[in-house]
Amino acid sequence: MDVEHSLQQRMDLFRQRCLELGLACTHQRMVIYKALASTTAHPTPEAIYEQVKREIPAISLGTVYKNIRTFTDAGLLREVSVLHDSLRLDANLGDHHHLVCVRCKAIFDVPETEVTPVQLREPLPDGFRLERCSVLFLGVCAQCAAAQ
Amino acid sequence: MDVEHSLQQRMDLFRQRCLELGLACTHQRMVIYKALASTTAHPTPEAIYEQVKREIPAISLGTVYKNIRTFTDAGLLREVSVLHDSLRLDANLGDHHHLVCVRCKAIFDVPETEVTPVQLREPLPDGFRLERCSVLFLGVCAQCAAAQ
DNA sequence: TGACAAAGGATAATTATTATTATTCAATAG
DNA sequence: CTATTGAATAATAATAATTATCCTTTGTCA
Repeated sequence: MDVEHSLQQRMDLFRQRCLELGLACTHQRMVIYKALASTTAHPTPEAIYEQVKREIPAISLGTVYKNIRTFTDAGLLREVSVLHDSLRLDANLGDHHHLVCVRCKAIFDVPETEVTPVQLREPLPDGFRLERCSVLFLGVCAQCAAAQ
Repeated sequence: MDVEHSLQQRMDLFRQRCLELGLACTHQRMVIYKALASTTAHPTPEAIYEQVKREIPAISLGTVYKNIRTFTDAGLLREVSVLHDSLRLDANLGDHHHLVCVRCKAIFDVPETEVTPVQLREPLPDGFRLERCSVLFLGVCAQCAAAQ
């Protein structure tokens, strides 16, 4: 079970992880991370930029992108939009799920019958109309693993 | 249980659905759909364009994009990369899942405890190193539903 | 404190996608 | 079977998202 951490605690943890990783604890990085840690809305780089600008008006969008990349590479941050690079299409309208290589972005089908049924135990937020459920199994494919 | 259809059958079905929907059965559309229906690799628009060009060298990339949009709007095709518009980030590294509005792309957290455990009944393809599993519950949020 | 590597800011370049417009084609009314 | 018309296509311009480059500034550690 996860323990709830205050924002202050999570900032301290972040600073510590940066030290461990040899990443400089710059003011910009702290503010960028704070913007991310303060919300559950899963913001875009642009939205983070807007938020950070309130505190550091001179920040550049490139710095935000660069640090997002640095943080995700270091495992300090995660990408919700795993397949966001480009539109990926599916002519198979039947229920099924997907296996995705996070390196090369290859997508393989996983028949629905191979996955235990996914069910929500709690009701959804008021008025949300659920249409379907898509499971992504994320990892590294054999080829990419072989190539280090 | 889904019945397996031959490519020919799926092309016939597609032509019929186009007629029903009032969509012109152009040569370009047939070839674009064939490219999609012939693979399970979930290609990008660019990849489809390259494939279609073999048969119709004069095809334009815009036509491919436009028809992909037409097909997905009509429900003839599905987008695997639901959140591909822009990078979306998550500072919460604990296990959890997401509820996504397919209209406005709002993302809400779903604690792991609210979802039945997801398990694969069959082994993964040789050498695939599974890292994690992400469930996307897709639908329309209250606000977007209210706005038609 | 000072040297040096790392990071930031400005901006150019690239990639992915959408919009615009003139031309061509598919559907169907006669 | 042909003429008409609205939809679809091709070419191209425009925009949005992201990455790379280059030079300046700032942390870090001796």
